[in-house]
Amino acid sequence: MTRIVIVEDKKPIRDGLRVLLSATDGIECMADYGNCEDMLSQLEADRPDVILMDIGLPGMSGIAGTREAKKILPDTTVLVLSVYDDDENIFQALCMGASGYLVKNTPPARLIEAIKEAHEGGSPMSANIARKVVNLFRKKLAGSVESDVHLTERETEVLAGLSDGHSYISVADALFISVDTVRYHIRNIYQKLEVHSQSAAVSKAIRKGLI
Amino acid sequence: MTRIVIVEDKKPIRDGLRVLLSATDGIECMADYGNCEDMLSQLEADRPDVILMDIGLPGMSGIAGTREAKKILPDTTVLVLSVYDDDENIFQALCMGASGYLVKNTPPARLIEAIKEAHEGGSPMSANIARKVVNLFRKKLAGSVESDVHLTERETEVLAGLSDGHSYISVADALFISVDTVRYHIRNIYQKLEVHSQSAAVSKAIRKGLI
DNA sequence: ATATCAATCGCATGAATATGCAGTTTTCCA
DNA sequence: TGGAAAACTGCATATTCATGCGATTGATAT
Repeated sequence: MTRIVIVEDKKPIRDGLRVLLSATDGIECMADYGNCEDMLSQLEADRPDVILMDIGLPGMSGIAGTREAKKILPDTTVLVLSVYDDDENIFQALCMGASGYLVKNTPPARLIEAIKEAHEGGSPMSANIARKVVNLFRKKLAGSVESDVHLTERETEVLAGLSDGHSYISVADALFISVDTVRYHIRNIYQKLEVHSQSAAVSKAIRKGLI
Repeated sequence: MTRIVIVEDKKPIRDGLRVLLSATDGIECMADYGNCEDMLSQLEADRPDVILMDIGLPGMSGIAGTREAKKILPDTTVLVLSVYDDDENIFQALCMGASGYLVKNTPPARLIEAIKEAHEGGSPMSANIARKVVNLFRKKLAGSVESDVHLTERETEVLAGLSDGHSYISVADALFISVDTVRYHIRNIYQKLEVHSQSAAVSKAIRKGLI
């Protein structure tokens, strides 16, 4: 049995969802809410397995609502059901803890399937949403791979130290080497990354996924 | 009609897939290969819409094969079909251009559905793969949101300049302000980010998604 | 209307960095 | 066993940074 709650401001839609889902075997609809604030206040009483969450809501958005809900019940699964399918909303919702994302014209059968899938550890997404997630993934994390440059272990340690705010001296102390050796590594790092300053090195290295 | 090719080293599996997919309406199986090299050499002749790609292959891996295939035919869609479901393989495959990822015990009906979905612009993923992708997404990109600290526009410009390797003087020139004003902004940036060096500031800012 | 914030500019100085040149040791593979 | 790669050390110095203190201006908010 999957316990769910619904957060959706438009009453006809909310009622429709409630009727549909209440009538479904294996799903128990604990409650439905028109906004996040009400849902959050009852969250610990409802203890849903899955929260069916709209994005465009009066007051707190579904994005923020997702974040807050995960704070209160980290084990609950948020499944976004939204008309918005732009990168920014998808990105934000997933980063805030949503585990699935469906567009609103999802057929009832698929919705039911998705709720069960979400509860069982999947991440149901509408086809075009999934593609967008994959593309976002690639776009944001590109360069993390195939970076033609490779830093040695020591170089990585040194650079990581700098990016943590350490000076040459404190890096040297931490690695039990002399300051001149730190300098030596830095030179090599600069050559490899083709830069001439710490900031540029740190920036490039992070963007390439080297540190 | 969806044109596909199969890349899978184990012949029984490859033959099984070929038989299954050849018999499916709407799918035309152009060829099947035991390794990426052969597939790549025939890619322009086959012109598949979807490449069904194994990961663990003799010679070039499916990951590298995906990258090469996308170089030759950028519009082709790669659908990974692998026994591996670890973060690293998923991550690499998606970054190299795969648009879908299924585990090998996927039932035939789902596989067929996935091929069509992939061809139509979706990104079919097995349930647990999808969840892993979402979690990876969050893990790698977390902090890009909710960063309690906010840099002003000017501060962002200054910090971006530094991360690009510019000195105070060149940043000042670029922004038509004096070096002392650059210093002023840097101070404020350091305070907000609670750091005392460029490297730490750049590092924190990037990880928080501020620049 | 006054307070707050962002942005601008200036000066000063000890501390840290970038980079040139010149070596030795360790490790690991062919 | 010889040779490349990585790691290590040293010294010198012009340049750049980090941060102390002080001041003015415009805009926005209360």
